[in-house]
Amino acid sequence: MNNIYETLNDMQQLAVYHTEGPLLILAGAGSGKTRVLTHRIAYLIEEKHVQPYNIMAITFTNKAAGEMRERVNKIVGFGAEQVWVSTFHSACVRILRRYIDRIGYSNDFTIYDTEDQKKLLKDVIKNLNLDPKMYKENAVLGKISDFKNKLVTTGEVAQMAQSDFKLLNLSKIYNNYQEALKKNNALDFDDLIMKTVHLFRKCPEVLESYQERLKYIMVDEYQDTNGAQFAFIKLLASKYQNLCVVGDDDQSIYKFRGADISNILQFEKNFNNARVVKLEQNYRSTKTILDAANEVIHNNKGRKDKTLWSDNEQGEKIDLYQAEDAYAEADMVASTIKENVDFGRADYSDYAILYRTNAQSRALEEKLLLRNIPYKIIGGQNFYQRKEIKDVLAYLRIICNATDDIAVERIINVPKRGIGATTVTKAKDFARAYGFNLYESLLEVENIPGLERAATKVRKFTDLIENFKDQQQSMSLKELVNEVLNETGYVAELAAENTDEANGRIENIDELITKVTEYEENTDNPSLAEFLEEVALVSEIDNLDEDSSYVVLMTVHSAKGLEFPNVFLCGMEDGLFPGYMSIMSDDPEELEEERRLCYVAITRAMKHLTISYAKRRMVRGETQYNIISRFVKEIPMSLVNSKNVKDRVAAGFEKKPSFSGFGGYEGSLNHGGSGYLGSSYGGSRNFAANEHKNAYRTMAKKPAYGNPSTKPGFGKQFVVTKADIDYGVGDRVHHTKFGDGTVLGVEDGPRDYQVTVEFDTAGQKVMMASFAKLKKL
DNA sequence: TGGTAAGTAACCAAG
DNA sequence: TTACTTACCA
Repeated sequence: MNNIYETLNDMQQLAVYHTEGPLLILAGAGSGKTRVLTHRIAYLIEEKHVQPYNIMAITFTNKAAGEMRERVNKIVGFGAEQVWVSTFHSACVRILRRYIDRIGYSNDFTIYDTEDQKKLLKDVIKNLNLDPKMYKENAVLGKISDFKNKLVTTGEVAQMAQSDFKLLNLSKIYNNYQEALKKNNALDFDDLIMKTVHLFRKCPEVLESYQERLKYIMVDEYQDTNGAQFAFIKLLASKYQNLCVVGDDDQSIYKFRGADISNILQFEKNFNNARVVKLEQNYRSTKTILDAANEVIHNNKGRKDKTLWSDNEQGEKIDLYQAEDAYAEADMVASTIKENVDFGRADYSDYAILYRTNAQSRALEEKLLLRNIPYKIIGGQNFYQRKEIKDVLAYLRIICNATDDIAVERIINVPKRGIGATTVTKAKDFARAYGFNLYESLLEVENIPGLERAATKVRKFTDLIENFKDQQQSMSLKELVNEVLNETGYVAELAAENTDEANGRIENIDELITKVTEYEENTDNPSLAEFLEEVALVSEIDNLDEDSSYVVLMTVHSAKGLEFPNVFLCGMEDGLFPGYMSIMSDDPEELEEERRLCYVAITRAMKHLTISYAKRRMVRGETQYNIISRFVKEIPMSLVNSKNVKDRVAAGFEKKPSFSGFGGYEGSLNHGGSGYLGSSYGGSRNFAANEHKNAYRTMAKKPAYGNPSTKPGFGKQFVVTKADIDYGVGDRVHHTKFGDGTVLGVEDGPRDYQVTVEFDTAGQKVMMASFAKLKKL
């Protein structure tokens, strides 16, 4: 037997070798579960001679799927690309594209995101003559999502409602919302799962074909699956029962969006003869960090008891930092990172800044910008949710699926063509009266009463769209997008504005064109529909590139599954983390979920953790005074180093209470000193820090609009674009800071080229091509 | 119809 | 603080 499996510990091996029948792997944070999964796949293929085609692995994000695929490829080599690695959503879309017509939908359906859902829902509520104050979109959408995640149908809600007035109305809304989706030939995110389950239930032959194909199924992050996902898995696995799920009940943090922790807690009940393997050895963090995490999570009542342990070194204490306000906190973070990088103790990519809410990123961003620290914010607004991108995509959506009313309404008057709200309302009323789609009724404008005057304008619009549809066949996607941009005058309108904002939007549109081109080049049979689908399913975290030298900022939720040498955990205040709602809630489970979230946050850190909190903080325009988080108090003081940090900072503050740079404590926080430099991640990043500062200078100056530091990418399908270099060994090049030099070497890395240059004055430097922006002379 | 000013509700986490 | 809706006028 090949000995790659002997590098695994006993428990890990047990999990790998148990291939037949249900298996639950309770994998603590950092216990090497991804390694187990990839080795397990390899073992199935190599030792059990299972066809790669018969294996499915479901991950939480596209990024995780891509990484898993990469790692399996590395171990197995030939044939591994046939393993179906995907997220729940992507897997379901793929199935539905093929078979959804069997449950009465059309196979070219559109996927609606939250914004689209809201618009649709708004119309539904209005048409039912219900008070929008009583039925707020967000709340209703949440309810509908709950229903779908539990596979509750519209009919069942109506039945449940009985004489409950509010629930009865809710059931009407739900019902009409579903009908509206269907009419628009659209599915929302939750539908993707629910409809697949419906399909399986209604068409046993379809289910069986997938059961036959997917004989071995693995599910990662099982603690965060919801009822619909459970049903999906259960159906698929019911024939061969070769289901392996991996999860950690302590890391269940998505209850708010329907995750059902009982899926993991009841696994042994749901699947007979299930084998359970616990992975409790942590390979990621220092003992200090792990002890802190264990202490915190032990305060939770409803959990499977287990204690992570580690052979790693004790490591440094956790730094605890109290700041006056969010800006001071941010400045501490920025200056600490800057100092450690400047002194060569770490690379920017060794740092992650985690927080509870996205709103906290603003202050941090500001301070990082101030110090020219390259960063990337994950979360907040996705590239594909930007207005201009959604506008362009709306045109593409209509070309693809003209029944998509939401898309039509979005751009019917963008750019301005004099078709106002009243016109649209009349057209919509007409459409509703005759059972048309909005676009269909627009094609009949001349027959819509009251729209005589607007008819010419509307006709021009439909001609435009019809023209695009005709041209679509004879054009590449890229050409089509350009055609849309030109014919609509979208970019021209922005260009005329000539504001920073408008220019930022144009840049984003250029970026979209790049994406389209990349997609077209990297796909065998590119189609508009498939492109739109991929775009709909990318998540923010998919764009994270660990190999690039920048600091990442994200919520603790986004950080799930990731690890970083150094972690800053900011805003550890009661009211913020744990959040106000969870403190006030009658349900103690809410606080426990927050604690699990805190556990996730702490266990992201490998070498060093810094926790900070602010005495006062601006929330929605008013100042809040919070006390230190109860979770921080659960960490034993012996693991924490707070005194020196606090004192020096306090001293720094007395002099300069404003937000601008306090030099007071600069140089005082030297955590992560020599302690870890020699370790695995320290030595490999030997390029000088200054290059990055320089390379990012241009970036940092740009406005936050169309944030240049948030370069979006696609999920698995796309290789991260390498810098486009036009120079080679021996060429003379110019660098903005170091001047002219000669290229000594160009090394092709997985994500970027590493270029070695001998500068005439500055000496020899090694840099990443995409950052160095070298110009050939 | 479209632009502006004033008013108000909202942020907790995400595919 | 900000993003979005409502009210009013050119």
